[in-house]
Formats: sequence, structure tokens, C-alpha cells
Amino acid sequence: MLNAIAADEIATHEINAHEAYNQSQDQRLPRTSPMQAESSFKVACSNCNLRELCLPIGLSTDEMSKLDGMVATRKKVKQGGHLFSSGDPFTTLYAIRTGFFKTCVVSEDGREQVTGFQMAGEIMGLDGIVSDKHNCNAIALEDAEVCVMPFNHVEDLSREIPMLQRHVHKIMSREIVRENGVMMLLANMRAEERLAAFLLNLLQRLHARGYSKSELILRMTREEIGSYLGMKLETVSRTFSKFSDDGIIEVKQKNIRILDHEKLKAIFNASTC
Amino acid sequence: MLNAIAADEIATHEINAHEAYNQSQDQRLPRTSPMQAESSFKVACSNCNLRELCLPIGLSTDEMSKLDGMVATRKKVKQGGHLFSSGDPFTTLYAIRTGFFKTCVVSEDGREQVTGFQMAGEIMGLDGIVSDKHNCNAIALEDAEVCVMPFNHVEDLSREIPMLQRHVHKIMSREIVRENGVMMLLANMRAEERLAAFLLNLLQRLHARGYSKSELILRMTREEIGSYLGMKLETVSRTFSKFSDDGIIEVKQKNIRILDHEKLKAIFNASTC
DNA sequence: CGGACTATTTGATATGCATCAAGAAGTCAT
DNA sequence: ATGACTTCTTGATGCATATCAAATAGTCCG
Repeated sequence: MLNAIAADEIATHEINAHEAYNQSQDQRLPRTSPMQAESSFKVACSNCNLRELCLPIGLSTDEMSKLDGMVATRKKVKQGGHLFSSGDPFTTLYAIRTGFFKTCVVSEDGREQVTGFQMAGEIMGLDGIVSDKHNCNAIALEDAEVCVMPFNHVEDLSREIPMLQRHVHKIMSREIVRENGVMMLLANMRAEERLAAFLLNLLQRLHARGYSKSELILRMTREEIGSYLGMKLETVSRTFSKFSDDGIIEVKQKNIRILDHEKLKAIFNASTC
Repeated sequence: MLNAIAADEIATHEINAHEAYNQSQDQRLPRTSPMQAESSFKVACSNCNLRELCLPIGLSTDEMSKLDGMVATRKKVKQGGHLFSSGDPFTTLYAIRTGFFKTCVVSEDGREQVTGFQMAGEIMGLDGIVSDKHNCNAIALEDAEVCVMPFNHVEDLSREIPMLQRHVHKIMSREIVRENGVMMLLANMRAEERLAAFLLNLLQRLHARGYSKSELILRMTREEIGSYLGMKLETVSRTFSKFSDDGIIEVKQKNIRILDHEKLKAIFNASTC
């Protein structure tokens, strides 16, 4: 059940979506295809290299070409920029093409709670449907580009393409199940378990996008990790140090290398200590 | 933003849904309409007294009669019984007609996390869509009756009735936003704030169903409240006692009377102390 | 009605993490 | 490159809540 946290049921594990997470930096990470100069040609869903992760999953080529019309435009967001903010009118969903986001809610008294981190192929904006306005902030943690999908279009097409309808439902359901897992994490786990769960989840999702299982670059600060995991940045830092001392990971600032994947899993599973 | 916890945007506040929460016990609570011997006549969506809270919201009478066919059967669940369990194949959604449920996930090592409490008019089972099997347990906290809505039918009808499609989307989005609020609560709030938020949320939802704003009966144990709020049952008990000492509420076992609604709200909002 | 159970309350003590603090490392802009 | 800033690390201390324990109240069932 708790796998809900670390597993993000995505079937395909070897796809070309490399520019998604890292745009230029980490050449160290495996890169199995040459980087293309994107935006140099019109990118449609039907030839997007994220199509197996994103909305077009499981559609016929015919249906997919209909989908191309759904993406009204694409939009770039600079690092630190808001894709949308709490209170903004909701009209569209966004699919991440490149870059990395956080979503967060803010209480009246200013406490910020990071509710998730999103990477290429993931859909943002679902929070806005219920009240026709957004209920969280979506902030780019690195320069990013998203596909803008007017929700009206999504709904119209969903009525025509049952497969798409089902997929939209699955995406929303997945988000509900993910949040269930986070609730478990926040309510029941100790700092080490939380951080282990967090790392395993990121690794799993990055792996589904073609990245190494043993290395990752954190796009967020210790404070943002802490907010997501319900702990203070100092505790995040200390826990990283502890994992490092125990030979489980190697920490160089935002670069994390996994030395002992099994031990990490053991910590995640272990209340048995 | 945090209102997401205490507010459950339901427009109508005065409807006849009294048998929903209390079946026979608490005659003390206001009851503005005589109780009818239910099941004595065929109950359809079109004459269900929950129709303003449940799936038919905003539909024309024509559309609503289509909806009637969507509810395949109704199903009774005894107190303590499982409506569905984690791992069960997912085929249908459920709308609660009467009674009160909890949903919970269980980790491998047996830790249980209550992920929500559901009352009349609310929809259960959305967690199952993503993987075609349920990802949590749904357990009746009192004898209950639900409408069984095969998800295929829901999807079929959603394609015919845009208003229904939109409503299904809103229900899922509302659940996502609710869980965002719970994450904020678990990660950032102290015990008193959590319990205040919890009580205010229950009161708000019960009020939308025609109940008093100043009295409620807890259908769950201290332990279940604690699980939901990420605290131990002893802490729940102590916090109730503290609220009682402070003259904010009156606690008689599962019966709670709100003496100072404003103070409760102040605690909920207050990090300012 | 009485016995066995479960749920709740309350007290005493322990502990994991927060908080406060200060320095180190890294990043950015001019 | 240099100074200002942000981010991160590490240590010392305190506190909110967990844990352990025991008594009380309530509930179920033969």
C-alpha cells in the first residue's frame, strides 16, 4: 500500500525524455540519445517524446492527432516564476514538457506547505477544477516549458475519446492515491523513513524517464524538501548527513549518489526498529 | 487557502438529509422534518433527498432521470463492515445514502492511516480508478447504505451529459484539494490546531446536511481521530480535555457541544501564539 | 444482571525533532 | 575576481508529543 509513495505506476521505463529533468547541467547522468534543439520544429503530442508518460498514453495515432489540437500553446516559465498562483482563475491544465515544479499552499498566517514536486510528463492544475480557481501555487524550480491545455478542450475531447476520458480520470485518481501516501508518511513516519521514501520516489520517477537509478540532482532546497516532508531544513540536512555517514548515499550539495539502494528501501519499510 | 480544510464548498445549507448522519440515536439534534420509513418506496436519484449534495447536482430533471439508471443497486453495510478493501478489483463508485465511513491505508508493517471520514452524499472509491483496484479500505463506522454506481456507467453518462462530466471532475478535484489541506495540517500544525480544524470541518459538513452548528456526535474513536490527525489517542483525549477546561467545548464521550465557536476558529487560524 | 471487553482519561517520564545560533560553503551579480 | 547573498551544515538546548502505565467509564452479550 505504501508503495503508493515510491511507485508511480508508469509502465514504460526506457523512453527518450532526457531533456525533461536536466536541461544542460549534469552530463554525468546517462544520456542515451543526442539532445535535440527543441522548439526548432513544431512539437505536437503525436511526436512529443513524452507521449508515453503524458496525456496521449494509449491513444491511436488518429486520436492522438485530435489531441494535438488540444494543446493550445506552449509556455515557458523561468526558474522561480509562477505558472499559476492560488486564487487565479482556472481555465487550463498544464503538462510539463521540460523543467521541474513545486506546488504549494500557503495558510493565512503565511506558513507554506509544499504539496508536491512535478516533473516532465506530469499534469498540473487539477486543484483548480473544483472551484474554477487555483488552490495552490505552481512555481518552477528550474527554467521550464509546459503545454497549455484549456480544460474545456480536454473535456470536449474526453467525451469523444473514451480512452482519453479514462486517462484523465486515472491521472486524478493517481493524485488522490499519491496524497494518501503522503498522509501516511506525514502522520506515521520518522524523519529517516520520510527522507528515504522521498528519495526512492524521486529515483523511481526519474528512472521512468530514462535516468540513472543511482544518481540524482535535487532541484529543490532542503527547506522545500522539509516542507514537503513535514520537517525542518536542519533535520533534512542532518538526515542526509546520517545517511552519508552510514554509507547509504553520497551527498555533494544537490547531487545525490545512491550507494546502497537496499538499505534505503529497508529504512523506508522499517518501523521494525 | 487553509479553508480547504474547514470549508467543503457545498452551496445548499438547508436540505432534508437528516437521516443521513444519525439514524435513530440523537433525537436531541434539530430535526426539521419527520423521519420517513425509507426503503418503503423505490429511491431514485431524482427523488433522493441528497440530490443537492450528491452526483445529480445541477442536472435537469431529464438528465436526472438518466442518472437514475446509473445507480445499479443499493447496498447495506453493517457497522464495522468493509465496503471495499485495498486490493479489491475496482468496478464501481459508491455514493453514501446513510451512515458514516472511514477510509484508511495500511502499510506493510501494519500501521494504519485514516485518510478520511465520509458522510451522506459523499462519493467513495475514487482511489480505485488509477490501478483498477482499490488502494484503501472503506469501513462503515455505523450501519450504512450506499448507492452502487458502476464506473463504466458513470463514464458513459459523463460523455452524454457534460454537466455530469464536469461534476465528476469537480468531485475528484475537491478530494485533491482536501488532501492538500490535510497535508498542511499534518506538516505544520500543532495538536490543538489540528483538532480545531477537524471539529470545524465536521461541523461545517454536518451543517450543510441540516445539522446543528453547535453539537455533533463523533462516529469514530479517539484512536481514529488521532490516526487521521497524525497524533496518538492520548493526545486527542488530552486536547479535548484542554478545550473543555478552556470552556470552548463540552465533551461527553462522543457527544461534543460547541460553546465558543469563535475561539475554536481562532485556534485553527492561530499560529500567532 | 454481571462479567469481559473496549474506549477513554489522566499522570509520569522519555525522546525525536524544533529551535536557536554560528560558521562554512556555494552562488550570483557587478 | 570580490562582496553580498542564499543555502547548507553542525552543535547546544528546549519543548511538544509519544510512550508507558493505571484507573475509570462505557458497552456488549450471554
